Amino acid sequence: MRIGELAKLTQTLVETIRFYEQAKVLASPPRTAAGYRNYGPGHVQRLTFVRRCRELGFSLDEVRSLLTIADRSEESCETVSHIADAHLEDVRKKLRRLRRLERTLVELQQSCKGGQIRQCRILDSLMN
Amino acid sequence: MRIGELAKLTQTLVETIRFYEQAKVLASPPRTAAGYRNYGPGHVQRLTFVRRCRELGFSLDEVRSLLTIADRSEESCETVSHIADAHLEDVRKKLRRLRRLERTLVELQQSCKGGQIRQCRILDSLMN
DNA sequence: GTTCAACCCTGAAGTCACTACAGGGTCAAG
DNA sequence: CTTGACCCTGTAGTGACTTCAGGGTTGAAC
Repeated sequence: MRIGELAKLTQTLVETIRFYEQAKVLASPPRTAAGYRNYGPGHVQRLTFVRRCRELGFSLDEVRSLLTIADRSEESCETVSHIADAHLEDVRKKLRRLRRLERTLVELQQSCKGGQIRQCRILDSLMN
Repeated sequence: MRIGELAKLTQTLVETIRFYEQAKVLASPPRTAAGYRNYGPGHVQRLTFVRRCRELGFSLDEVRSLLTIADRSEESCETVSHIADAHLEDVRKKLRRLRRLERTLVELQQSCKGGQIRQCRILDSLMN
């Protein structure tokens, strides 16, 4: 398949796919006579993996090392698990703060119904 | 206080503080005779706010408008309510995304109990 | 059988939010 | 009066893309 179809299948911009090839997280595919990239199902899998990793907050460097770990499959997955653990902690911290901000914004909205905001709580919720 | 102390208090790099000033999310402080930036407690508060917002994934543009909400808390809600509403929607979108991410990371963790890659489902679950 | 949009190519530049110099000035302690 | 920690400006580098300029290819319609 051509790059446009791969892009559609993986919800990725064509430009991003070319960027990933340059960044060496996606192998260079063979080319057609006209020089068009010609992808197979293996590329879909690999790109999906990269996209999922990115969504989870892994850097391209981490993705590269995850890919090599995956290739040398006799190694322990403790490394992988550890990285995920660090991300989980970070995600939970963000969740706590966001929930607080949501509550504050709702309060702000409700106090708006009176016509004037007596006391802004946004600063408080984020500063203390 | 000087920039180094502000940096320590807010866990921010000195360079980032100067960058924020240039990016207009942090007001230019007065200077000493020698040209050193001279910060007060208000700056600590505001910088903390900016840092928290950034941690939550708000862009500097969004931070700027959040600050406007905070600053105009005495004004009529008509002008402010709309912005607050947009931010609430944004916060909820981020919350949904983060909750999904948390769930996925927990699943990944549980599928790996310190075994070997062959038995580890982390990489599998990212691939398919 | 040409024309046309939709697709593809490369290489370079732009973006965002920092981060890291280079090359210098200031200040308090010893 | 020197030393080292701190501060200044301005510029360049980073990561992960995104956009743009300037072209070539494909295939279907006229």
